[in-house]
Parts: sequence; structure tokens; C-alpha cells
Amino acid sequence: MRATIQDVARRAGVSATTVSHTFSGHGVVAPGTRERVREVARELGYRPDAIARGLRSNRLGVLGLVVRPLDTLDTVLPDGVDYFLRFAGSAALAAVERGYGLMLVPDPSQDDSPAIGLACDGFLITEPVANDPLISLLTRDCVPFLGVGQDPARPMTEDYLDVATDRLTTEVLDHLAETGGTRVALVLGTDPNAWNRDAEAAYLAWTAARGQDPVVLRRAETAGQAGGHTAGEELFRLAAPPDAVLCQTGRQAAGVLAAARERGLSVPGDVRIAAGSDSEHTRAARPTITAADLRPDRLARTAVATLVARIEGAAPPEPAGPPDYALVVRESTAGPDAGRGGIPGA
Amino acid sequence: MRATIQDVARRAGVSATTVSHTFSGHGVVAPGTRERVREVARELGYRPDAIARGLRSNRLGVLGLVVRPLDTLDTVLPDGVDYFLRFAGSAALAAVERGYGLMLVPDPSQDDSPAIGLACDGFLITEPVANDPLISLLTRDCVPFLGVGQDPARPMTEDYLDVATDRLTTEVLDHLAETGGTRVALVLGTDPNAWNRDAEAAYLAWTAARGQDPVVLRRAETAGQAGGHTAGEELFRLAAPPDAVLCQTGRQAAGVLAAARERGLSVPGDVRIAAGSDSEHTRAARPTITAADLRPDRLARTAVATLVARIEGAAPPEPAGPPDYALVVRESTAGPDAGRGGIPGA
DNA sequence: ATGAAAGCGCTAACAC
DNA sequence: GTGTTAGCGCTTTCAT
Repeated sequence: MRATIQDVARRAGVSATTVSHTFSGHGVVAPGTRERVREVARELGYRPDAIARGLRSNRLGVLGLVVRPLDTLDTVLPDGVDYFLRFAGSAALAAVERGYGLMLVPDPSQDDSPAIGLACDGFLITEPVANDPLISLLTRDCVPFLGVGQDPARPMTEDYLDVATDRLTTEVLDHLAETGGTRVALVLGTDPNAWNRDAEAAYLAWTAARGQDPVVLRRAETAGQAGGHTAGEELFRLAAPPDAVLCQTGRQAAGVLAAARERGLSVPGDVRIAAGSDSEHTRAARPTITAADLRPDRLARTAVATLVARIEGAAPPEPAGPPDYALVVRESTAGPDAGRGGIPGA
Repeated sequence: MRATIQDVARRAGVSATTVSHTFSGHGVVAPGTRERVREVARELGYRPDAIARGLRSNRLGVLGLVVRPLDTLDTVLPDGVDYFLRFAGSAALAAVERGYGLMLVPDPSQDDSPAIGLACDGFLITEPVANDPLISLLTRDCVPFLGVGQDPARPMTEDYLDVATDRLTTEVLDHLAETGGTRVALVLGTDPNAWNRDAEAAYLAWTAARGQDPVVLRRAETAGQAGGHTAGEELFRLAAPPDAVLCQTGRQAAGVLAAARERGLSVPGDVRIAAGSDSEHTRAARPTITAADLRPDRLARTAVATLVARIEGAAPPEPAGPPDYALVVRESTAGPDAGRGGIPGA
């Protein structure tokens, strides 16, 4: 059995209180006593129990990460989707640096979710859905949280990190136009999140400003590449087919690309294709597909810093400028920068 | 404040025990009573507190994941390394399916690690180091764990998942030979784990069997692509330079590739290059680099299933055959399959 | 500077 | 079937 605070207290000839103070640094303990306690603790291999401590202090030292798009998925993460994995990995590292563990949990507002889910000190919710039930729950219980991306049905507050989907979308659209696209279509996902909503809004504004007729298709995120494929077929069958297509996901873009080639269209000669999020699919396709890199690593670090500040009642970290992202230009649009895409050196 | 079991008990006119039984399903509660309790709980928004429950039952519902190679890293995950991210993501999903949360934690045997780290019900340790201190600690405290990869200094037991590095290494070496390599060099990492050790052993056996002189270089994993680059320079400066190089990491392989081209060597004409682990670098390099896909997703699922079985005292899951992996053949070796690499369709 | 005692919210014996 | 009674390991007043 693991040593308890009592074991240490007895062996060191002090009370549990003193041991507690020694480790928490809260009370005042004589230096000599402190040393003796530490020594005994080392001998016994004692480490304070985080659960018991958590029961008293209501602080477990764990951040919960809820990845909304995983909830719509049936079971496994689709091959090649690495945005969330990268986000989770970077968030975990950032959490650990601040003395927290990071736990990936299923929606704790669902009754059948593991109870531990609710015990986290705070939550990161990536791409909340409209009127996200978890946000309602956390708000009611006064549990700190941070949405990465807005709840599309709630007002924008500092409870949400701006991921600048509109600016990003506009930039990709501009790139498609600059490289020769004149009729740009949009393929969206169906999850009711701000990412889809903002991309659509930006697209509509962009086409309106240029006097183009918008063409928007929707395919469930879960349909993956196959969804993109049917979207592509539908687009290229139109009387006035688009000569450029922006897809929200890399998988959809890969599907559109396949549909284009099946129809004998050359890419990027006849059609330019770009994706609103980078993934294995955009990199592996031939030609490689231009995509927006949402920089999940930086986003995650910012999110963790902000959430931890909120939990600890500190001031939020410096905004560190607007959200960061990068357009990775690849062969599918053959812009002036084609071929520069890829990973940074060294 | 969140409702407690007492609040529910009072309001439902029963004792806390009955409420407890209602939710844990342990005791026997009259159907009518159960319904009433559930109803009151719903009204009050009561959910059992996982921490208090954990204090009693010594079961938190959390698996800890310790990624050893992250410990050698200074701060952030190097760009392009996705093995561990994929492993972590898949493990988290698998854990959640079994009612557990998955928490990425820094080595809990370190004194300065967050205390919550030790509170996990069991641990997954990827690529344990020699005489891994965490394994000593967990063994002493009888905490279930599973090494993903062996502890190179401890005897192989069922506490470790076999990742078949030797078979995999041999297969890549065979591929290099089949595509024209006659003098194959090996670039290893320096972490004292079974992955490096087994790869070297397999290489030495393979060269010995073919009567070749082994050439082994070591570069710290942290040196990344730069380390591979200096290794490549050293190799190609030899009197009898290799015509094939196997690197443990994709980053090293990318570095060797760069060194080869700088020296005017053609790939795969003069030199064939392959990597023992896939990463963004092997996919993004030009030519693309052949690599072993360690299938972190499957490995993670197997690992979680095994660990959970151990925690719950159940029989381990069916071994499901030998560990799985795949050689992703790419342009850098121009074998008979060249060009087939990439992601599965649909 | 140190200790005694009262819980944190829940579960597990054991009555009834 | 349901309630009573002790705690789980720790922190936290409040004495001393």
C-alpha cells in the first residue's frame, strides 16, 4: 500500500497537519521539522494523494479536452485527419508545462459519459456546436471553459477563442482567384459549428463583392473523401461548372480532385482546388492540394494558457496578436508560390 | 454549488445510501424508489462526484499515458513527428469507448510532476527507457501498467507489448537490398530504448548474414533533421560510401537525403534511403522517402484494451495476431511498388 | 510552530 | 429494501 500522510506523521513524530503544511507550503513549519518530514517522506516513498487533495480543494489538476467533431464520428478517427491529434498533443504538452494533466473526454453533459469527465478543473471545447449543451452545464456550475471557435448560437465573448475562419477563408478564395479561378464553388461540412458557418458567410460576402453567383454544396464531415467525390460530380455536371473549388476539409478536397480527374479535367489547368484545413489527404494527393494550415499547435498553446489563467483567477495572457495560420500553397493551384509548401527545414 | 448526494437524498426522502445504490447499481433498490431518486437527481442536476467516488473506491477512471520520447525533448514536439500524436489520439478514443479518460502526463516518478499523474488507474508507457524509473515505482505500488515496447534492461514479460522492431527492421533492409542496395548503413537515435536497441541488433544480424560490414551512426533524436544531415555527410565521405541508408526516424532520413543531394548523389539512383518510422518528413521530402508505418492507431487500441483488462482483472484480450505494421514504399527507393505509397482510398 | 478535530462527497459494512 | 455508521486521505480552522 502507498504511504499516507499519517504514516509519515507518525514516523516523523509530528502531526498530519505539519506534514500537510510541509508539502503544501501553506502553514509555517520550522525548517528543521520540514527537513525531517521531507526525509521521512522520501524513505517511505510518500507522495500526496491527488484525489484526496482534490476532494478537499476541489482542484484536481486536470484540464478536460472535448473534441466536438469526434462526437459525430462513429468510432475511429478518419485516416489522415491530424488537426485534432495535433491540437490534443500540443495542448497536453502545454498543460503539463503548467502543472496540469490534459484529459481527452467524451462530452460530459451526456449522461452515459464517464463521471470523471466532470471532475476536470476546466474545459477546452473545440468547435462547439450550436447551443452546446456542455457549455450550458459548465456555465450553470461555474466551471471554467474555453471554446476554441465560437458557439454559433451564442454571442461572442471572451469565453471563445477566435479562430478567424472568415479571414482565412477570404485569403484562400483570393488565392484561388489570383491563380485563375473565376467561378469558385464551396463545399462545406454539415456540423453546426462556427467553422462551417463563418466559412459560408465569408464565401457569400466574397462572391457578392465580386458579383459572382455563389454555389454552395454540403456534405457531412463523416462522409469524408466520398462526400467530396459526390460533391465534385455534382459540381462538374453543372451547366456552368466552377473552375475553382474550396472545400472545408482536406478529405473533401481529395474527393473533388478525384471527381475532376475522372471527368477528364486537369488540375490546376481546368480546375483549381483548395482546402480550408490541412490534412494527410491534401499532402498525399497528386497533385498536392493547397490548404490552410490552422496551426493547431499554436492555437492549443494559446487555449491552454488562457484556460489556465481563468482557472487560477489570473489575468488572461497577452493576446499575442491575431490568430495565426498559414496558407500552404501546393500544386493544385499552381500559384506563384507552387512547390514551396511542405515542412520547414532543419 | 453542485448538488450532493445528500441533497438528493433529502429531497427524495431517502438515505444517501439509497441514492448511492441507485447510481452505482450495487445494492438493491425498489424500482419505484429508484425512479423517484432519478427524477429528483435530474431536477437538481445531480451527478455523482468522481473525485469523492475515487477516494473511496480507489478507481478514478483515468488511464495515464507517458510518452517517453517527449521527456528528452526540450519543449515542443518537433514539427512533423506524428507517431505519438496519432498514438495518443487513438488511445484516447479507445479509452473513452471503455469508459475511461486518457490523460497525457509527464513522468510521475519525477518529484516535480503534477500529483494527479500518480492517481491514474493504470499507465501506458511508450518506449520505456532502460530500467525505467516509473516502472519501478508502479511495480512497487502494484499499479497496473503496460509498456509499449520493451524496457531494454528488463526481461520481456507480458507487461510489455511487442512492437516487432526486429522483424520490421529486417523487412526494410530486405527492401533496400531488393531495390539495389548493396552496402547498407544504419543511422540510429540515442535514446536508450528497445526501439533503437532492437533495430541495431536486427541490422547487425542482417549484415552478418550477408557478409557485409556494418556501418552504424548515432544521432540524438532531438537533433532531428540536422542530425541526419551530419550523419549523411559523414557517410558519403567514407572511402566506401553506402548505397543505401536506413534511418530510425523520418527526420534523420530527410537529413540524409539532403546531404546526399548536396553531394550530387541521385536518389534512388546512387543512394536508396528509407526510414524506420513514418512522419511528415518522409512524405514531404522530394523524392518521398520509403518508411515503415508503425500503425500507432492499432498499437494504441491494443495497448488500451490490454491495460484496461489488467486494471479490471479480466483476461487479456485476444492477441489478435502479431503486431501489425506496413512498409510504405515511396520514390526514394523506387522499388517495384514505387508510387503506391500514400493513404488508403475512399 | 505545532496539533486536535471536523469535515470534503461518497461508498461499504452491517444493521433493521 | 432501506438506513446507520464509519471512514477513504487530505486540508483547514482554531486552539495551544
